[in-house]
Amino acid sequence: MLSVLDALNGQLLAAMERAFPEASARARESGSSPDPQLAPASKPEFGDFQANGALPLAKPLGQPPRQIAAAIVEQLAADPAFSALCLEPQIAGPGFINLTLRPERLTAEVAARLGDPRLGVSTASEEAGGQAPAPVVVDFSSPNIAKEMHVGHLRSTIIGDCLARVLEFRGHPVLRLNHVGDWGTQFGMLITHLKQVAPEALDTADAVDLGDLVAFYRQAKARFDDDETFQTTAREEVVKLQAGDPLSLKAWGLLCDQSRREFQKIYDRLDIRLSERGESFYNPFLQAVVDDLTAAGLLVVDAGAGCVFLEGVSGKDGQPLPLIVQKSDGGFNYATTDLAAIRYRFAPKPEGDGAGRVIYVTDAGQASHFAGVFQVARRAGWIPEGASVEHVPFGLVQGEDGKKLKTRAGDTVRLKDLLDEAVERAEADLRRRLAEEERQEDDTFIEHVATTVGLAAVKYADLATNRITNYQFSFDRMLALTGNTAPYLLYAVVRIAGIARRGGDLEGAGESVAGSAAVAGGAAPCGDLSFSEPQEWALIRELLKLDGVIAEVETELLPNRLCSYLFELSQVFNRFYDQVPVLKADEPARSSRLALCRLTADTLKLGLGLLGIPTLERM
RNA sequence: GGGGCUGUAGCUCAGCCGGAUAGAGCGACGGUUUCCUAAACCGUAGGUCGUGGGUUCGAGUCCCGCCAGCCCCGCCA
Repeated sequence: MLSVLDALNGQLLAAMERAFPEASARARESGSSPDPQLAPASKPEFGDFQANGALPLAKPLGQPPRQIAAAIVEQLAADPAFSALCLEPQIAGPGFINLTLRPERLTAEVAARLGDPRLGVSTASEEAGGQAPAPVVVDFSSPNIAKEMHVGHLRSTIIGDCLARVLEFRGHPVLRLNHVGDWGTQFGMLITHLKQVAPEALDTADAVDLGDLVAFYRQAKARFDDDETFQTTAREEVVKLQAGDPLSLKAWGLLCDQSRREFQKIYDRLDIRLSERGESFYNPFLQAVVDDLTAAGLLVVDAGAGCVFLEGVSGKDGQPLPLIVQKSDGGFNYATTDLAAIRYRFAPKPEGDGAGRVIYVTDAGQASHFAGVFQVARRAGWIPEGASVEHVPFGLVQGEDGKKLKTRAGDTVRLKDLLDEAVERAEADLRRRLAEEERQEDDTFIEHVATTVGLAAVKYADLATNRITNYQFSFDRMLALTGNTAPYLLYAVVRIAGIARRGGDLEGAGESVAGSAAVAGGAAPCGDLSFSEPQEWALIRELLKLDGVIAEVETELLPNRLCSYLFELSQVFNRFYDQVPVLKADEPARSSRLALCRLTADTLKLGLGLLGIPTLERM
């Protein structure tokens, strides 16, 4: 209902201008404009919207706020466009103006959505007047080569995918980049170690399996930490690799291939599409980063290392903190790579990605690192005017004890194991339920439902809390059939599918009216759609919020807003389902209610789809 | 020492640009099934929004101090 909101805002603004022309003129002179403070109503009994703009005017105008509200309302009432949208405004409390949309207006909005595959959500190019929007880079997941994906990659992968889906749906060209760790010191360590203990892994594909590789990596890391000779050799190995030594490159390629195939299994399972573009991709551009920074006069050599000193960030002794872009041994580090990536992503095509927005979905612990990198990139002039670069931080995954999630043995939890357990628990729960209800289902059905529910639960639980806070992981809570969980939402969709199976023609419902409503411009009564029950209106009002919610997620990058919306929609639908008969109702209520069912199912499917969650017909 | 994030009901969490009596879910307690899947619905109880100041018509929300927890702070990513 963003278009309605927009129209109302304009009408309110005009009404305020007419009611208080002098004050408005004064406000305009001082650079500001009067603000109607239009917002969705905080409670259903206040109507659809509330305008709080009268209150702040009380002091400058020297009038009681209710009197100001009354003057605005009087002007509103004189506006025929407003009267076509809303019932008579109500003044409440200290001076709030409560607005309620005309029921026929809501019905028309419903009819319009029934005929619209996008359910009323516009695209970015429509809003930009047909101009193609610049690409958005979403940098997420980013596991390390030669390691397995673990719980630390869970949130970035799920949140990043969801944000990418929302941006894509809104019509942005999205580059989903997997910035895998495939280039740093770690490779020097691993290759050096493998040369000594398992040289076959360096020239034969799959000579050792990934689990062993992970063990080798751990050993290499341990040696690196307390053996100076090994450390030196490993550093030399990195230099060789980065210089393009054929043997090192071959070994590196084999290791990457092997890891890549393992990552892909997880991504396939979670239905996540990613373009791999690891750190190594930026290797050819690292020197240019340092050169650019030198040319810009930003680079300072301090204790042998190439640094850019950060503005507004001081460490101990109040000295500015450096961002090191070239190590004293001449090598580059992750800050260099991150800078090269920013430089490349914002650079115009074909030398770069030509991005207008770059977002990094990484844990909150990297906030200061990114703040530093962004600052340097900005000072170096790599971020064009009007473009934005954003860190999208998220908190730790904690166990139910409130500490960082670990296995019982104290190890990092592998992502594969975590997903397996979710599906196993979902399956056990489903089998128990089927036995209790004496239902017979074949194994294909059970496996499909368990997989869908289990993975949906993991995704939804992660997305449903505000990402900035730490997130307490609990199989029991996420798989619960009640409350704000994936199973609850999936069940709402299943209920609607049930109505269709029992003879409700969802596809046809509302189709005939959709066309006529569009022709009538939505102002006239809409064909056969007819609503009377409060549960119907509540559902309609909820359904019409979709476009606003998606717009909000697009700017705020907070998937939990979408989750809350879908949960509330499910609740309102369940109330409707419980209290209002559909199939047994007489016409025209029956068709109208079927149309609401269809729109609810479409909305839930679309919303869950944007979360990366597929729906079920039966469960 | 410096910086960041967090602190809201017994538990897990929402709370949008500062707006009306601070909201959900779980758990607890009580109710609903000849009717579209009860994986549901209805109701009751439960709060010093960490704490002390400030800003103003109005503060969980903005500013300052303090307390607690977590994280980051020169050549790992």
